[in-house]
Amino acid sequence: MNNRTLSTKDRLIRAAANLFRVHGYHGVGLNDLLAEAKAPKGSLYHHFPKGKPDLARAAAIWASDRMLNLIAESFENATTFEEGVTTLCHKLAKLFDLSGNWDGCPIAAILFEGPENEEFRADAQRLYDGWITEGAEQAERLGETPEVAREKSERMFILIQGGWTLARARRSSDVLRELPLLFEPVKAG
Amino acid sequence: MNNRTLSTKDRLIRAAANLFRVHGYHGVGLNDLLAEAKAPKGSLYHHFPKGKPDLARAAAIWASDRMLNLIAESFENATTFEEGVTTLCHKLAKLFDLSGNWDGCPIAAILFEGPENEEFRADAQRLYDGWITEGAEQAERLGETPEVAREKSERMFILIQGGWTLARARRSSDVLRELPLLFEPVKAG
DNA sequence: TCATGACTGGACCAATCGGTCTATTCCTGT
DNA sequence: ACAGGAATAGACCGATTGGTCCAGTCATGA
Repeated sequence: MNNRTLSTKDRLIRAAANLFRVHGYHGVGLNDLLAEAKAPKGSLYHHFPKGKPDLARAAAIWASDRMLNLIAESFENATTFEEGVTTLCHKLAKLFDLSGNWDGCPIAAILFEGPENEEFRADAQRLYDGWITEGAEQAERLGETPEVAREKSERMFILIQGGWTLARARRSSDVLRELPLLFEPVKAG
Repeated sequence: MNNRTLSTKDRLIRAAANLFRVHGYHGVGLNDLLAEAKAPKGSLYHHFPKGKPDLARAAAIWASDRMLNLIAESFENATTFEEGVTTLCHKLAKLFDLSGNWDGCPIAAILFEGPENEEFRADAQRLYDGWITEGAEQAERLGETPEVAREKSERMFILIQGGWTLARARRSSDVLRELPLLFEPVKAG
């Protein structure tokens, strides 16, 4: 999984992102982490002097960047915002299936269950805002007004977060795939 | 906070539900737990022979039951499903504000970041399904067909889950209060 | 009044936690 | 060739973890 040509630092970040996402911040010990990254303890504290919290923040940023790329990719060939959302949800569903049906939002797993740290929460807010801003920019590019663009992007964010939760509980990516339907109002009887 | 007339078992469950909700399953040690519940270790293993996992499952069920009550209360005097959703979201926002602006979904905090245990995930699925079923029953009572009722209830669930996540990151209950707007389609221009 | 089981209280345990420290190896510029 | 910093390797540490165990206390029914 982890390319062996990757630098130790990158291997640590990837291992952290993957393990934290599944078990949560406190659910992963340094031993698991170092074993997964095939790195000794000295390297961890060389690259991340403040230790586990430092690494966790780096992992959260890395995971967030991947999500930003996924959003951009999904909207690349879209002609409407709704089309982009549909593509994004299908991509998320595919990733969900690939990884053993357990993944929720990586940011939430890393930053919310982390230490009492206010910095962690602020990071989560900043990273989430990045997702919403990226979505809003895509919406504007596709012709929406700034207000509607932001509204639609925030709606997309909330649906994906909620969908991740339900998908995880059910161990089924179906919820994610059907998320785009929720952009439409409920049809009567 | 914990009424001292409560039985030791109930104090343990409440303490567990409260602490796990904020810090996640692995983020709470037995020491914190027992201090909060004002109970000795012997009592814990008397009431919950299998220890921490046992207690966590009991706490999740307790928290889930509170949510079921909250849903029922919210729909009690509603004349439409949308009205009930609005009341529920406002109640959740109020609770969110009361408790220090950090609470997400208690079930997710307890069961998702818990041990690798398949039972935990199955519990989460069962409890979440209870919420959705309760919402669907309320919708049917208010005149919706079974299919639409379930659809609307599942939409409500997803929105609340997503809203909790964003509210937590922003430390603001506003998201929760504005959730009912997302039942409507995005207004153009 | 005493016997019995439910419950409490806390000492104690091995294992693991996150983190420190120093010795060594590797890489790069000169 | 060699100097020197970057990076690796892992022994080691005190604190804390979840869990065990048993002596003591309590309530209740006979």
